[in-house]
Amino acid sequence: MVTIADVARHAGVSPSTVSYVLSGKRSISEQTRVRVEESIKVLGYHPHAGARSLASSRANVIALVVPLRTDMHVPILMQFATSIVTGAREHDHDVLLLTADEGPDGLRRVTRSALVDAVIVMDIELNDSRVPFLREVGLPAVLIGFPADPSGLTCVDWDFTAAAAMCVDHLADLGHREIAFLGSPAGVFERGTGFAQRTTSGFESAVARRGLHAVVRPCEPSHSAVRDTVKRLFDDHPGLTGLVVHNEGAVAPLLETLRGLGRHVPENVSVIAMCPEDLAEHVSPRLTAVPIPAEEIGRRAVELVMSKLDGAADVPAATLVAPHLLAGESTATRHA
Amino acid sequence: MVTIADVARHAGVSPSTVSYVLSGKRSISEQTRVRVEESIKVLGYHPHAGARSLASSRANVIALVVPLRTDMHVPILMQFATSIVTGAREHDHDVLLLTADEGPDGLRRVTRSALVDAVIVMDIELNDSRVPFLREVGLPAVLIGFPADPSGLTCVDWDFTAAAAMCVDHLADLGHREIAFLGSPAGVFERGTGFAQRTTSGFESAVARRGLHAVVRPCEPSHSAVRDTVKRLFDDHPGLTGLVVHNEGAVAPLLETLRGLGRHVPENVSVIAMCPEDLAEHVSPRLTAVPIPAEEIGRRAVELVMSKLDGAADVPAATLVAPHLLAGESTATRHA
DNA sequence: GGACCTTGTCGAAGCGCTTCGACAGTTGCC
DNA sequence: GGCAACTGTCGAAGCGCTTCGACAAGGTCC
Repeated sequence: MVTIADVARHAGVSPSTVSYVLSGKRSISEQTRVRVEESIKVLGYHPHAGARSLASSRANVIALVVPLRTDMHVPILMQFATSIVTGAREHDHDVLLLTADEGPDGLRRVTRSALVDAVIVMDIELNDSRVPFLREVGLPAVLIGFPADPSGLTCVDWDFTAAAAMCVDHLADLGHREIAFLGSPAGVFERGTGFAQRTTSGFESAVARRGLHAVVRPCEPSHSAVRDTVKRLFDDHPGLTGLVVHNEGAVAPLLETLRGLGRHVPENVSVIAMCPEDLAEHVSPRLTAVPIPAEEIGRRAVELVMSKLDGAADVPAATLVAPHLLAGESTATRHA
Repeated sequence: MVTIADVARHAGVSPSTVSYVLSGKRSISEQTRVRVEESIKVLGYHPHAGARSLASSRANVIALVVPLRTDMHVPILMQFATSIVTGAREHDHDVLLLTADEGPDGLRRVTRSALVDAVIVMDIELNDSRVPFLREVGLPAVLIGFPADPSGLTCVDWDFTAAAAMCVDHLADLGHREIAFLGSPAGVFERGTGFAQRTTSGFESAVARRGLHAVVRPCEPSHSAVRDTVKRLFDDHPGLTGLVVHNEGAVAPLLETLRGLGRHVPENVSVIAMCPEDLAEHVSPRLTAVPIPAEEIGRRAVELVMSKLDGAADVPAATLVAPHLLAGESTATRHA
């Protein structure tokens, strides 16, 4: 193993000088710096992470807690994870992967043992068991999602409320008067997931504001469930001309069902989705959508956690990423 | 922070005794052990990971390199990842998440800095840039997948060859004489992914062995691509009665296309899939499948890496996880 | 031209742990 | 009953790094 002493000897300086070259915490003459950097490269030196962590009380690692549930759309999780890893690397940090089934104990373990400096927790429930722990120990943490009481925490999420409203407004602007919302499976609501509830209430208040008629249906992402739900919907509401879908797994079945029912998109019925951009673009017709910016949320989470680590005092407690509309071919003016 | 010295003081022993209680590397009297364990619990002591790593040259962390590509089925990646994290935890190790885009440099970094003790690399290509590095440095590594030359490495993967053959045999046993294979997108083959090639060759040699007529088609996982491919297939081969599909994203479109073409499954055409079990079970009709045991492969990878870390000399160089058939309702005897 | 900064470098302490050798006390054996 | 072997515990060294205080050398100012 190459140590800092080897580098120091090779460059003809003391170990502390090498350390200061690496950290930039003291001024170093141009000449010395270049010589040390040269030695580092020649010897292939990499500082020992454990030693560094011990001496500086900074591990340069953050923990990422991912959910294990399968009722979430997995590709989105993966987008979060990769954008967080990429973002962390840009700040010279690594990412330790934790699964949610370890619960608060997992957080306590990696945190108390100084394995990680900070944590990012995904899939926060309204009444999350990890929240009291996070609040209490005051370790730098960022939650993706909002618990019922976010006081004292740093949270970031998509603005689901605004996204749902944006869908409603888009349909209303096109003249639709009677619309429906196809949402997450009932189970997602029951386990107290804030985003599902915020989406629904965003939908409902926008509907009220625009004076539309609307109905909300949770839905399993299976073909048969979607078919049954949609059929019933049209039976009960023959005047329905607009559909908002917030359920990745239901998108393809929905389009297929509508095709099967002979209802053309967008001629007879307009469909707008809250789903990942690539899903919206890989179905036919290309979906008008308000895409979930997983990548951006992940990066924001990393930035927030990094500024907390840097000791910034002005880290915003709540960050809502604004939605934007992605034009597609699945919505059109309502034909009388 | 609670240190080992605090625990020692509280228990009235020396720090080294506490260390030996923790590691079990020297015999400790029952009495002392209990007292120390009590103190550990009372004080909420967690050994400092960096200090431990520095003193013992073992970080108790393994790196997991996941691919960033989107042409793989993401839920399977996630299954691998979670089973690896879970498995690692059972061996008292944590998992550092690396993305493939850092390439060999990422491995070098985490390895040289002693951040991790071993690595598991997923999505190995036939001519993988990380393989020379892994072979050369001889750090404990397990590859999920096989490069063209696996000599000197430890690899584990599903037995794709046998899995494809199992599909062929199943259809042949049911009397089918003319079958087709719907595989991964062309791009997956082009970038030199061993598993796609092994699957195809397994299919082809089984077909030859059973004296069947068969045709192989790569396929994009989009609805339209599947529809076009399947239509063409039946146009060119009217006698086709069996379909093997190895492409998760093509499964739902395939069933829908067949429905659209008026070809009933399994009455007119039998379909057997190589895909995750839950996908096979969540379509209608329930698919006969040879499910990809991601969970098992992940666990095996962890076990292999752990025995390498333990210095075992007899770690098998190649581990092939055997396929098994999952009965469903999508295959039936060929009707004359 | 002395008092005072500034700049660049060094030596040494110490982070919390593991592990080696030492050793007191006990047990076993002829 | 004396010697050997074992058991359980301790003290100290050292893992590789960061960081603090010290300090020499060179500038600046009146």
